[in-house]
Amino acid sequence: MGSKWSPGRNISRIYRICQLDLDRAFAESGLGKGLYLCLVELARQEGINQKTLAERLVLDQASVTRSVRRLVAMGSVDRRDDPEDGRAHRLFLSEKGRHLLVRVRERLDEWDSAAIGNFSAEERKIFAELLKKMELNLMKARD
Amino acid sequence: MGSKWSPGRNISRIYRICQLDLDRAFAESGLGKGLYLCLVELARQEGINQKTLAERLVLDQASVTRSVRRLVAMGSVDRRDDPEDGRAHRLFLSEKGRHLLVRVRERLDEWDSAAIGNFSAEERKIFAELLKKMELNLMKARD
DNA sequence: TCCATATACTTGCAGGTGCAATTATATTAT
DNA sequence: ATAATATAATTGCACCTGCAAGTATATGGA
Repeated sequence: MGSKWSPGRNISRIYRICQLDLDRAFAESGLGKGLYLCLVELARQEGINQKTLAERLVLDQASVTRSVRRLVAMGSVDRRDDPEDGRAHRLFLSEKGRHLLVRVRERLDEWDSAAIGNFSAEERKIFAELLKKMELNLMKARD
Repeated sequence: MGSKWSPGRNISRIYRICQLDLDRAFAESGLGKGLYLCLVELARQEGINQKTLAERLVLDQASVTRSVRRLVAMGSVDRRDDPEDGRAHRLFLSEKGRHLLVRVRERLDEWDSAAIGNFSAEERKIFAELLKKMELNLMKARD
């Protein structure tokens, strides 16, 4: 009867399939590995700082520093000093970034379609709940 | 009402939490990043070759080459020429590898516990089905 | 005020990863 | 048999990542 099912095994494979597809797709647009993560997360809350962005993405701050630097260099993100905290910087999408975001979101939507396009509304609802529950469990377990 | 829910967002975050935890945990045992993946997958089918191992893990062959080389160097994996194919090599766990595997599996089980320990049997069943369905969709979409 | 500690960010470093090109062996077509 | 193509594995390269250490600013206590 084989080994017991493990969610980690499934999820890690799904993640790597996803990363391969998306990294390849976005590389053509000049968006290096993982840059689209920052772009999309930033779009969810403009004015956010790098620390918070790193937390949201569960990435190292150093990594976010470098990604943001590249996004700024390519003109997709504006980085302004935080008037209330001399250490921090607030991040905003530029016009260029907003255009790029449209294309990125289209691509991500395509990916979601491929992934769960044949799920019923009920299945999606349950799946979303279970994934969120799992993530919450893990966040709690991290201390 | 915020953005539409996306499974990719959840899954990529869950994956990175997992990788952080496990990589840190196994680094103490001398198992560098991702080595435990090869070890566990190999244990599921001994005698497998590197190409197949890479496919199962959705990793690049080059990456598997290097991981296997390290596992062999640390004495956890035996690598024998495939008698039926001069290009290929068959991989087996050594005694040392088998002992290591026990500890690795304990750790992975702990992680699964933290992740879905509070899921009911019914929830686990549904979750497993949905994840498998999703993975299958993605594999099909890869062409 | 002044000092200790905490925080946001950056940088150096040691890996790990995918891709492209290479090598050695298999397989297939002629 | 032989040449063309395919496959398993390897290597070089560019790049990303996390960790640890460092810098600049904030915050809190004596």
